[in-house]
Amino acid sequence: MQIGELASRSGLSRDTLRYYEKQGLIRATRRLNGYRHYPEEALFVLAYIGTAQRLGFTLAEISRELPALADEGIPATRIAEILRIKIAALDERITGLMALRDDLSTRLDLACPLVAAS
Amino acid sequence: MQIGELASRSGLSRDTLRYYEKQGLIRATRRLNGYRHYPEEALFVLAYIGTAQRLGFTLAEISRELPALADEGIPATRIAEILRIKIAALDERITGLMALRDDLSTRLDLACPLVAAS
DNA sequence: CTACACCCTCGAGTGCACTCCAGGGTCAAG
DNA sequence: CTTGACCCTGGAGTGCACTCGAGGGTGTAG
Repeated sequence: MQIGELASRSGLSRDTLRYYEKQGLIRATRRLNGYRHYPEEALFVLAYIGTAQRLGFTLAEISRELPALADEGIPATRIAEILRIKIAALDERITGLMALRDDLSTRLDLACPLVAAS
Repeated sequence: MQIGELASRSGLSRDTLRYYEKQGLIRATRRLNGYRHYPEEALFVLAYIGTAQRLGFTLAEISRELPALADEGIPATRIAEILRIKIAALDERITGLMALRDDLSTRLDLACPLVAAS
């Protein structure tokens, strides 16, 4: 797959993909003419990056953890470990949001919602 | 409360508070010497802004909805309505994160986690 | 009166994550 | 051999959310 197809299938711009490559987030092999070539897995990696970003990680943080996913020849156990870490981050995030939700919900029942419930 | 105290109690910098004021997110009355004066409620408004930011809203988006919270003399029912909207946004966010969590969790059980489960 | 911790404005600078542009190469179709 | 849809690089520009600095005023304590 070349960059235009990956762009349209991922919903990102060609510029963004080239930017991600410069930041070390994704990798592409090159054809003889210099064109980038991406494997199907690139789509998963991009989805993963999107998830991590939504969780509040910067691209720099993501790229520190990502090489194991982008490289080939890494054992599945290592990938599983990374996914487990990501799941734990999600759980933490969800817990925090639910706490905020409950806080707001409690305020709803107060006469004056703006006063800190402490 | 003047700006230094609000800064240390909210964990934000004085510069950030002045920036938020310029963006129309918070309001301060002025003393005769020109110093800003904040009511206790400012702390709740700042917590609210932080929540909204974590939900992915930009400051511009937040400021469009916030005046009702920052102004005085607004009926509690209006405030309650805003809180309900915020709670709905939180619910949506939580649902999305849980879906991602489940997706990653499913991948954990696959032989090759990088292949899209589609 | 001096020191020191506050406060003020205005404008410039920073880091992040893109986004755009100029100038140019590649390649299949007609 | 031209047209049009692709692709390349390098560098500048954008918008957001701060962050800092210069230059200066305020107010209490010794």
